[in-house]
Amino acid sequence: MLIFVLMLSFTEENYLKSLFQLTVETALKEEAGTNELAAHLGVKPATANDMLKKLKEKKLIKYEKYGKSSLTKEGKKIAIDVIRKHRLWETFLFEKLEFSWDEVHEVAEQLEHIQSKKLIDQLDKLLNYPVSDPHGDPIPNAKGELLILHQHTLAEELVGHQCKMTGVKDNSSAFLKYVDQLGLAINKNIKVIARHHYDDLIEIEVNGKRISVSPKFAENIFVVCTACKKKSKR
Amino acid sequence: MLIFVLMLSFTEENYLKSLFQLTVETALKEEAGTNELAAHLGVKPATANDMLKKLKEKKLIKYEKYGKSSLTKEGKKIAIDVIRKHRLWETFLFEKLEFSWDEVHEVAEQLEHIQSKKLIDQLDKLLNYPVSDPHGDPIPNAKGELLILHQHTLAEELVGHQCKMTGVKDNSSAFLKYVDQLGLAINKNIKVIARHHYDDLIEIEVNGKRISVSPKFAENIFVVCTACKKKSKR
DNA sequence: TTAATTTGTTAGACTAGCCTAACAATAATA
DNA sequence: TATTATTGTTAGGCTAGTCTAACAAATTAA
Ligand SMILES: [Mn+2]
Ligand SMILES: [Mn+2]
Ligand SMILES: [Mn+2]
Ligand SMILES: [Mn+2]
Repeated sequence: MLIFVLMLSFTEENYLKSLFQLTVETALKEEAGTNELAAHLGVKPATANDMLKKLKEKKLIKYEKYGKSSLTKEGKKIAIDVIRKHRLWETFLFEKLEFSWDEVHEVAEQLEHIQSKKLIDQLDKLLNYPVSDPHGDPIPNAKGELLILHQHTLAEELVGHQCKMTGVKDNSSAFLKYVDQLGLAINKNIKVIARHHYDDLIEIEVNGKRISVSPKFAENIFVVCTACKKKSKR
Repeated sequence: MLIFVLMLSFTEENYLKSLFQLTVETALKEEAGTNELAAHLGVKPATANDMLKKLKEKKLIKYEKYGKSSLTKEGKKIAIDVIRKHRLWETFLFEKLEFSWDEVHEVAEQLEHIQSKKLIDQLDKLLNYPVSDPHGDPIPNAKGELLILHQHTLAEELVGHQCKMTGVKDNSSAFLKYVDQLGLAINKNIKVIARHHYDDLIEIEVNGKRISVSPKFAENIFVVCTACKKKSKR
C-alpha cells in the first residue's frame, strides 16, 4: 500500500496558518476575505487569489469565486500542526537556548517548516509537554488538540478589579520589549486603579508601582480576572 | 553605514557546500567539474551550469567557461558555516533528542539552512562545544576553523595491526545500520586478522568476535592505527 | 592525428511564487 | 435605487530553479 504524503511548500503552509489565525483562532468569524488574507501574509491580493485556487484544488480550503475562504478539516489539521511546531520551537528557544521572548518568533517562523515527526515529538518531550509558549499562547498537543480559550484584555478590565496577565496579543519585538520595560510579564498581578477619561489612559498597579498605559497597549495584554473568575471562550 | 548581508537561498548554500565537500574537505583536489558537481547535488549539468555562473557573479566561486570550479575565500567561509550548522544539528538530534546516527542526516539537511547566529552559537554552548558529530566528522568552530585531518580507512590498514574506529565516510542510513548490525561503532577497537585474497574480504576482530567485511565496506570506515601512531593529513 | 568519448554549454520550456494594471462583482452610501 | 467605494479576479510579466534536446569543446583512444 502506498501512502500519499501531501508535501506542502513553506508558502502553502504559511497560507494555511494565516487563514487559521484569521478565523478559527480568533473565533470571531469562520471565514476570511482574499484581501484580508493577502494583507496578513504581506502579499498582493492577486497573489493570494492564485494560491486560494491552488489550495482549493488540494482540498485544503473551501473557496468560491468572489466568496470568503475557510479551512477544510484537512487544512485545519495542517495549520494546527504548523502552529504546534512554531510554539514548541519558541518554547525551546526560550527555555533551552536563552532567547528572550521578543527574539523567538522570528526564528520560529523558519523552524516551523522543518519536516520530521520524530523531531517535534522529541522536542515536546524534552520540554516536558508544555501547554503554552513564551507569549502565553496555547500549544496544540500531538493529537492536534488546541485549547482555544478567550482571554479578555486589560482594556476590558473593570476599575478596581485585580487580574493576572496571561499573555500578549501583539507578538512584535517592539511591543514585547516595551512590556518588559514597564515591568509587566506573564503571571504578574495587575490591579486596575483608574481610567482617565481625559486622555483614555488606564492606570494600573503592578509590582507595587502605579503606571499608566494607553488603550492600544492594554488591548494587547491578555488577563484573567482573579476577582470575577468568569469563564469565557476565545 | 549600511551593512550588506549577502542573503543566499537554500539552493545556493547547497551548491557551495557540495563544492566544498568535493574539493577542500577531501583534499584530493582543489576544483571540481560541472558534471561532477551536478551529480553530487542530484541535478542535471545544465542546471548546475546556470548556478555556477550565478555564484561566480556573486564572487563566491572561481569559474571559467569549460573550466573547473573552486570556492573563493568568501565562498569557503559560507560553506564551512553551513557544514558547522549541519553537524551541530546532527549532534543535537543525537545527544538531546534520542535520534540514532542513521536518522540525523536527513533532518540536518533541512536545519542547516536556518538563519540565526544566536541559535547556532547557543546550540554549540548547550552541547558543550562538541568537536565532532555522530559520524565522527569534525565540527568547525564559531570562527570557521575546521580541523581537516586525513584519517585512513580500514581498507588501508595492515594485517596484524590494531586500530580504532574514528568515523564513517558513507553517511547513508543503509550503511550506518549495517555498521550497527556488525557491532561496529566509533571508538571500537578493531584488529585486522587477515586479508582473504580469494574474494578480497578483510577479516577483523571486534568485540572479541571475528567477522569478515568487504573492501567496499572497509573503505567507508575511518580508523586510526593504535600501533603505528603515524600522523597524517586528510 | 584523426575519431570517438566525455564533459560542458546553450536554447527553450516549465512551475512556483510573486508583481502591476485593468477590470468585474459586491457592498456601502447618498 | 443609483452612484461610489471596496473587494476580488484576470491577464500578462518577472525571477529562481529545474528540465530536455541540441550542440560545442576538450580529452582519450585508436
Ligand atoms: Mn510566534
Ligand atoms: Mn508565540
Ligand atoms: Mn550529515
Ligand atoms: Mn555527519
